[in-house]
Amino acid sequence: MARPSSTDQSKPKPRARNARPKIERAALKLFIHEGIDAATTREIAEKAGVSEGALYRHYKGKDELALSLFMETHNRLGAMMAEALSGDGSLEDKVNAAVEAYCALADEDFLLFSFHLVSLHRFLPYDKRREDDPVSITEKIIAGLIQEGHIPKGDPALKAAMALGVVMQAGQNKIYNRLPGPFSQHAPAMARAVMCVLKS
Amino acid sequence: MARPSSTDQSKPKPRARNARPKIERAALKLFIHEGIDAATTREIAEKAGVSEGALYRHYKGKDELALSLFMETHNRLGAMMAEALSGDGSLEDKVNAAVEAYCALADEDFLLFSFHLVSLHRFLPYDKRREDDPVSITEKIIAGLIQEGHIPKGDPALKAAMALGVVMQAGQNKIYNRLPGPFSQHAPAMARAVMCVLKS
DNA sequence: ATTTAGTGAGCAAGTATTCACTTGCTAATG
DNA sequence: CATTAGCAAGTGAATACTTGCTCACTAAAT
Repeated sequence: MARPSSTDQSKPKPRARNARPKIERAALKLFIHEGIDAATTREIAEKAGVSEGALYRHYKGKDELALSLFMETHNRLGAMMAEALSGDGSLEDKVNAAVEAYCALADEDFLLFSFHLVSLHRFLPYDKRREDDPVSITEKIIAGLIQEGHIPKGDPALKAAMALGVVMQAGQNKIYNRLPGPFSQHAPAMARAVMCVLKS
Repeated sequence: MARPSSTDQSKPKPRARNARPKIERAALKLFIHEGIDAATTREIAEKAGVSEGALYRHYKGKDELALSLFMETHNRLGAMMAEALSGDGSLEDKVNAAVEAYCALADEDFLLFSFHLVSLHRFLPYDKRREDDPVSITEKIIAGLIQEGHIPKGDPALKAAMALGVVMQAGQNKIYNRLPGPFSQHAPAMARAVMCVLKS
């Protein structure tokens, strides 16, 4: 095999370094815009400027890479929500805190955030047994609020869906470039809308 | 090649008939639950009780099949929205009509509806140039309402996203079996919530 | 010197699509 | 009424191509 030596005039094939973050960023972009299945390991490696095999030094395979990227956001999100909604503030304070936390997550790493939102329906089944997934948490809180008479009666599952829909669809439209600027700038308006939905 | 002849005693396998609708229903189920890319033509044919080649008598290929199924709902939806929102009724009447139309579509053929909602982000790019896609329509109407002073000021793109989010996320949760019964039964509550969001 | 990380040709397992052939229906013909 | 030609629809083995992943090897770091 032709190998570069000190006397070899041919290009000395530079070897990539720090492949892992490069792979992750490239994979995120392709996963978001082409879909996880359509993005090939070859494309990912090429876009990352890294060989295909490098991917397997850090992940068991493409699926584990995708799941890991999803879970990175999903776990942080769960923790942030639990914190925002705990304590004994008013309902309005909690909603404000939760919406702001979600927006902060988006602005901090928009690729990671976008991938999480876009691939929710693929990975949520992995989360079905847990009691701390965002939808179930929201449902429970709303059921409690109804029982205590803080908000009008109605199907808690429906209210949870509608409240989450306000924020999640706004996120989707941010991904589609329909909302310029940082996502956080819309947090107050979204929190107001969520409150309205809950009280409707 | 062993082929059945007039003297062949082996059972002459019955040939499928009306393959097209069978293919479409099987494809919808697989597309929704496995994803378009993950669903193979072999699976579709098998689940439809039809040979693989039959698919190509009716569609150029898998992608055209998926696009056609999406567009079937998408075009009807565009027409229904245009009708519901035209005329000179009150804002509340229009919102009610639009939400009810969407629910009716869902209840009429839930598989077709689910596929549309689940694969929106894949096919919407095909619709970007058009002026009559649901999001753009909604944005324009909201912009008009703000100018005429019917609803408070605010980013029309954000309001459109939030209003659509209320209904679309409820639809998603219906797909996940979190909302029992016909979707239409939630139309009044959703219309109320949308009104609140617009006026927030 | 040993461990860790990167390389890329090659492979096994699939995939969408094609195509020569078959089947049953419809309608025109003698 | 038979006969038959024309045709749309169904079949499934063969094809050409991709894909995720492996592995023997190499470069750098410790």
